[in-house]
Amino acid sequence: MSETESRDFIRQIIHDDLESGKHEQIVTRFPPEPNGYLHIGHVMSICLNFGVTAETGGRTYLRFDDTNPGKESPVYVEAIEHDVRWLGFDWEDRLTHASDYFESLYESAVSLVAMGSAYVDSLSADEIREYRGTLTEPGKNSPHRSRSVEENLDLLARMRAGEFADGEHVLRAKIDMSSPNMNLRDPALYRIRHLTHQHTGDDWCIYPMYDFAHTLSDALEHITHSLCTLEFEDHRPLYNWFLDQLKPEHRPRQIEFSRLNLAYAITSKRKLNALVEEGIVEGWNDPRMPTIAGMRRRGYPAAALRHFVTRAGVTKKDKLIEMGVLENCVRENLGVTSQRRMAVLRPLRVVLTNYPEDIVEMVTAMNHPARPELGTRELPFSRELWIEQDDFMEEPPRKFFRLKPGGEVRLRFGYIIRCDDVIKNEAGEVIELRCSYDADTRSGTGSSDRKVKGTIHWVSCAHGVDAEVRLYDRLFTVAKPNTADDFHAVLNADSLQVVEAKLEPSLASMKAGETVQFERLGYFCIDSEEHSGSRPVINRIVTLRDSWARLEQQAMQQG
RNA sequence: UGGGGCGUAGCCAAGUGGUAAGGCAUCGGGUUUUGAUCCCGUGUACCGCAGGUUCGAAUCCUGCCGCCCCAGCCA
Repeated sequence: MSETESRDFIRQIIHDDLESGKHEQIVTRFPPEPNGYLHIGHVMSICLNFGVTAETGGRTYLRFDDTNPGKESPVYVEAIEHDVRWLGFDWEDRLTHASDYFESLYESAVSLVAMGSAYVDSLSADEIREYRGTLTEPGKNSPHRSRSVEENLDLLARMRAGEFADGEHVLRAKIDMSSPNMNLRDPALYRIRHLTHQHTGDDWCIYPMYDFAHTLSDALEHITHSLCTLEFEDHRPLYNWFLDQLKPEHRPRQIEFSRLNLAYAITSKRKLNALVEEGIVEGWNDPRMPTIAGMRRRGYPAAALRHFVTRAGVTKKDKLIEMGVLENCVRENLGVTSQRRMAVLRPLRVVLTNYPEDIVEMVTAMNHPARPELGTRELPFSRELWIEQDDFMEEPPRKFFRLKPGGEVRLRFGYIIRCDDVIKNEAGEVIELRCSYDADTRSGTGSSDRKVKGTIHWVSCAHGVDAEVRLYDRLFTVAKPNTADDFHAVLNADSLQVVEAKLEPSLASMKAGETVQFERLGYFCIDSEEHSGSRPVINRIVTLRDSWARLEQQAMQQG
């Protein structure tokens, strides 16, 4: 089966549930906590949850899991909504919050207490930890575990009423302190937090814990398949315990899949935050960040991200996906959608000694070699041109078919030129090339069908537009930066290079967010934050595949 | 030394007892005024290891090994 036809194990389950009539319609949810920005790992979950319902005519909720007011903020709520929408998904009227259900959740807690399945504990956090035991030793019961239902009901009501300070009491499920599954050792259900909540304000001073709130929210929304990552597999017995105890009419099934890890990147919210706080990157939307906001600003198309997670697949196996897979998805998408332009990143002046000084010719350039319907544009060609420094070598290795002393090369859409002289500065650096052009070789004229091996790009000096171009590279030097003792030690010092580039004049009118291919260099997009008409700022999204660079690298490695 | 999960080519991943799909990468070759794109070709994967069942096992059984997760009043 090809990647588009394959049915992963979750889609298989869903397919079976539909076919057997267990469910008529699939309902899922994407439940982020609004305590940070979404990253590439979330893209996977978003595409899965919204994808399976889009494919089967189901519904998906965007639900904010906002049960911890100390860490959450409306700025994240807004950013998350923007990111999900940008990725191409629509929750229609199904935008909810776990906090929308606080009253109902509280009633469930009261029920649990009433049936003797939960109790108010007055041990301190430290004591609770001690009583919990360890991975190999069972825990022991809290002395408060045997409180009467009446006392528990009274205490819980007073917790809600605000009679106690933070940490004084906690509501716990009464399950099994000796369970080998730590999640079942009387997990906390509610804690006291005298804090203003980003969505419910000061309505509450007790807040439900994740397991309790999440399970019941799923049930209340009639979620059929609650899809989450592998680390929650141990929580499933607790998830089911809540459902058993409270016997909801709608019983969601939790299914776990493995996270998507990207090589050379980090997806820990804490570490991502550190990168921002320490000024290592410029913000959550720094184009080097693996956040959705960062990738969007970098110029990665949403469709490429969706394609990427499809390629990665849905399984339970730990995966570390190569950066190249993501980059290829981006190239594939941009390759067909982006118009071609010319720009020189590291300019080297070329003077065509036999070209008239006062003439400017207009040459015609295709906007896309495979899509003639995208038309052409006219480029000014004159006596002095910028070419890429890399496109000239004084002492080239074999198979270098760009410019070299005495050698010929074609200027894209222009003429064939020959390098006659190399001008250097006092330091011995090449600062200018004196070349001659062959007037019979103008592109498209057909007056000469001479062939030369190389074609290079160029920009007319008199017409070029100055721009700041930002060249990005991976943020880390190792494939698994998350396993480093200190991620600072594996930061890539060269993750950002800024160059002063020369652009063909047509680029001057581009608007923020627009994407083009600079021929022979890569895909670039106009920065959405810092670009201005008078000062173009451009991001390199990804380079073109470069088999010459690969050869050079191999040659280097072989000495 | 407790519990839960996972182990198919460099990276992903199909496969659910009948003799190993596909994608990406790699390496060849062709086309090409982007060393891009496109096109063609290219991999002996001892299916983690060792036993066993079977005419036949990646698929079933047993034992072992390796990796990941769990001891928040975080999610």
